[in-house]
Amino acid sequence: MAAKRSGAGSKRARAAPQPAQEVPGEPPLSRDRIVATALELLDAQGLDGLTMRRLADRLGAGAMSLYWHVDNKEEVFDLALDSVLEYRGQPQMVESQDWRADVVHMLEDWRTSMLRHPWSASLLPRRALGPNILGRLELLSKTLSRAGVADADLNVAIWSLWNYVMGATITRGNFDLSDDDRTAAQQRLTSERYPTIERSRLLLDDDWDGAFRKGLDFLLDGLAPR
Amino acid sequence: MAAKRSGAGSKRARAAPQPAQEVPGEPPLSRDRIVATALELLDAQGLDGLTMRRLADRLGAGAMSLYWHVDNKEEVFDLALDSVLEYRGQPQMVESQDWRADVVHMLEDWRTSMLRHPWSASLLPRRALGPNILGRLELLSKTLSRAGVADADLNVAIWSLWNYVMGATITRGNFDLSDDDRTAAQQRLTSERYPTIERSRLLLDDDWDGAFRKGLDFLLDGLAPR
DNA sequence: AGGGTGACTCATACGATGTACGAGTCATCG
DNA sequence: CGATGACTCGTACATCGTATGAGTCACCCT
Repeated sequence: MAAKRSGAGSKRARAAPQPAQEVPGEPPLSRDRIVATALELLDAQGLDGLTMRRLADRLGAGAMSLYWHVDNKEEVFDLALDSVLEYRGQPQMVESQDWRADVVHMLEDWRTSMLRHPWSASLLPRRALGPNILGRLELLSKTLSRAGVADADLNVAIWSLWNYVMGATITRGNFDLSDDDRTAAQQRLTSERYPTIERSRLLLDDDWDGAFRKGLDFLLDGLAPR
Repeated sequence: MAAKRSGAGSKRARAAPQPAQEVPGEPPLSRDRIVATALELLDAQGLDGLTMRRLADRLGAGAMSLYWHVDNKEEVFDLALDSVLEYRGQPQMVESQDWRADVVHMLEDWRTSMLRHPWSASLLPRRALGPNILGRLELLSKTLSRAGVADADLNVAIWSLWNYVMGATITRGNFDLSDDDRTAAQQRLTSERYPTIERSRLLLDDDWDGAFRKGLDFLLDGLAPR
C-alpha cells in the first residue's frame, strides 16, 4: 500500500510550484481546485451531474488522478458541502445587543447559502458535520446562552432551530426543482379529498422566504418568550 | 411504443388469478408485491442495497419483469416511501377535545414511522408528495384550524411543523447510522475551538425523543400561545 | 554524477448498475 | 384458429466508481 494522502492537511510545499512545464492555463491538480470544480459541476448539473470522469475532464486531468488528492467520491461530496457553509459575520455578532436579530440573520444566511446550491440541501442530511457547520452551531450556542436561555434548555433550543432550518431548506430546495410535482399534487388535491389544504392553497403559496421568517419568529417566541 | 402501465391504477382483473401453473409459493408479480419486497430490501440493506436485480431476485423474477409493473427505479422509491407513511387514527382525532395532544401524537407517529425505516428520512426530501403525506397534512390543517389558528397563519404553522418534523427526523435518522461521525466530530470539538458546544455536550446528548418532544412543545407555544 | 525516493499522473480493466430492445409464453376472445 | 393483449425475461449497452500498476519527474543523498 502506497503511503497516499488521507485525513487532515499536509499539502507539501515544493520549491518551484509550477515550472511552466505545461500551459500555465492548467494549474496543477489540488484538493482545492477539485472542490471548486466540483461545486461548478454540481451547480450546473445537479447531484447526478457530478461524476469522477466529468470532474476530471473539467480539470484537464485523467479520472484516476483525482484519487491521489481525494479518497473517494464521498469525500468530494463532503468537501463540497462544507465549502458551501462558510459564514463570515461572527465578529459583530458577539458584541451585538439584539441577539434575536443575530440569530435570525445567521439562520437566514444559512438557508440562503444552501439554496444558492440546491443540491446541498439533499446532501446535508447524509453527510458528516464539517467544521463550518460546527462553527455555526457554536455561534448559535453562544448567542442563545448569552440571550438567557437556560442551560437545561440549550440543547433543545439548538436542535429545534437546526431542525427548523434543515427542514425548511431541504423542502424548499427540492420543491422548486419540480414545479411539475406541485401541480401534480395540487391536481390530486382537487380530484380527491383534501379540502382544507386546497382551501388554504398550501402547495401553491410562493412566499417561501416570508413563511420561513414568520415560522422562525414563532419558534423563537416559544423558545424565549419576550 | 407499447401501451404499458403508467400513472394511476388499472390493476386489470383476470378471471382466474393464479391457475397454479407454478409453485403456489411464488405468487404472481404485482406492484404491491414489488413495493413490499422493496421495503424489506431497504430495511435490510439501506438505500444503496436496493437494486433492480436484487429486488427481482427476491421476487423470483427476472430483472426486466419489474418494468412491466413499474416505470423505473424512481417510482419504486416513491411507492416505498409513501407506503411507510400511512396513518391510522384519524377518526378519534376529529372529535377530540385536546387538539394539542392530537397534533403531538400525529407528529410523533410520523417521526417514529420514518425512523423505523431510516432510509425514508434521506429519501423524503427528494421525492414527490404521495397521498399518505397529503393525508397527514390535511389532517394537520384541519386540526389547527379547529384549534383557532388564524387562516392567515395557517400555512406558516403547517410548514413550520413540517419543517420541524422533517429536520428532526432526517437528522436523527442519519445520525445513529454513524456513531463514528459523532465521535469524530466530538474529537474535532475538543481539539479545536467550539467551547460552548463542548460544554453542553450537544453531540453526545442521547435523548432524541425527549428533545423532539420538548422542541415541539416550544414551537406549539409559539404558534398558539396557551 | 548517479541512484533512489516519493509525489503525482494516468491508461486499462473490472464488476456493478439502470434500462432499451425485442423475442418469447400463454389465456382470452372473435 | 388466428389475433390480441398481458406479462416475462435474456441479451446488450452505456455509464459509473475505483483497483491495479506502470509511467514521469523533481529532488536528495552519497
